[in-house]
Amino acid sequence: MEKNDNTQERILSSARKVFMLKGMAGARMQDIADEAGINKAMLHYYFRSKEILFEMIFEQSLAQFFPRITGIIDAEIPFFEKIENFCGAYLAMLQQNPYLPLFVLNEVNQQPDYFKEKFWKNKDSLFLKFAELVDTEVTSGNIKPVKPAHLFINMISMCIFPFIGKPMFMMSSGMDELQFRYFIEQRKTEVAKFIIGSIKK
Amino acid sequence: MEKNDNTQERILSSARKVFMLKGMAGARMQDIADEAGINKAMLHYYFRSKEILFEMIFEQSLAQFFPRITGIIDAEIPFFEKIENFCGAYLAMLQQNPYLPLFVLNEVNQQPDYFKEKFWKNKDSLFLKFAELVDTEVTSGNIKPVKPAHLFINMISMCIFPFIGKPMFMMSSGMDELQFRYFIEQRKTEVAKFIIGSIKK
DNA sequence: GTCTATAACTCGATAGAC
DNA sequence: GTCTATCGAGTTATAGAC
Repeated sequence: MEKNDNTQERILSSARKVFMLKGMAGARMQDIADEAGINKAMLHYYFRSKEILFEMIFEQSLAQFFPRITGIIDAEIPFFEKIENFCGAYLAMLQQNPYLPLFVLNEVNQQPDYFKEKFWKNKDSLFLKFAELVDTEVTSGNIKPVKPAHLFINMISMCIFPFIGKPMFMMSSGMDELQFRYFIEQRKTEVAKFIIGSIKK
Repeated sequence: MEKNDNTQERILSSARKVFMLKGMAGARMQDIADEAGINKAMLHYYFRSKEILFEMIFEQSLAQFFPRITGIIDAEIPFFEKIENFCGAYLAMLQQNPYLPLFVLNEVNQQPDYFKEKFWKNKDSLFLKFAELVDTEVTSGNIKPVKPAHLFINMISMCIFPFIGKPMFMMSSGMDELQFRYFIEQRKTEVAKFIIGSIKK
């Protein structure tokens, strides 16, 4: 119980790194142990099994992946500003966690039922809140008539996909790391601008 | 050499199915054998190793993933129609191969250098052709001034991402398979409409 | 060409000393 | 708490009969 906290934290941090990069199927307990500077036995001492360790990481990744949007949605600001705020904030988070989307979506695709059963309980839907907001704006005549589902997916896609397709896009465009970073920096305003350009009256 | 072609085809077809769903790390030779209705030994008889079999599938998947766009890009039709055609055609292809994007992007992310070395040689860039086209339209004053890289990623994102995020989106929105199918059907025109709405003068 | 049996190896997990 | 050593299950790959 001496170095308990310290080691446990190091394991979680290492596990996070390895699982993010390799996924559940590709990750090796040995990799995690190496990354943490300990041996495999210790992993099992702190977390009984690979699956338990994985679930810890996955759960905390999910929480990050789903933005706490209530603040932005319910704010007393114009609709367009909400879009700007959301895209800016979400892109900034993804910049800090570039492997998050592929990791999460991969695991969800791998076992949708397990995910639904275990992690989807009582989760209030970001989508439904957004759709409600869009419908209000449409009926108020503030924006062009658009289908909320498409607008939602468009926005999410343009934020998330660049990180999923990053290596391939970098090859296609010839960008290096720095240029890509700048590219994302631009998107923090460009994505919202693009959306608003399409739906404003 | 009797059933050669037949069996070989069945193996490739089964391997494709399994690799698409599970990825290289998650796929098992046993699964592929079962799917093909043969035993593991036969897999190694036709394809010496799992890796060789995987590369066959991966290479043919890549060819599908990168649309042969020359026909659309070089066609003698207005720019907006090119966008409409591309989005419609690409979404239709993805509808037939819904697991293709996650599979390909996952494996590329897993080993970018290996991918670049082995599969990226002499590949003419879809992106560069598109960027050239956009620049022409902008300087001709046909569309608003937009950054080609952002426009390109926006278009690709909105086509591909719905398939990557499908299970999660279905949970969020409460859609069933049929509704999702209809949703994609709509996007074949909606995506282009959304883009054009944003860049037309 | 196709099968069964098994070798060779990887990896998660545990036993047991310290 | 931490380590070394090792077990046992699962997986790729091969040997050899038919």
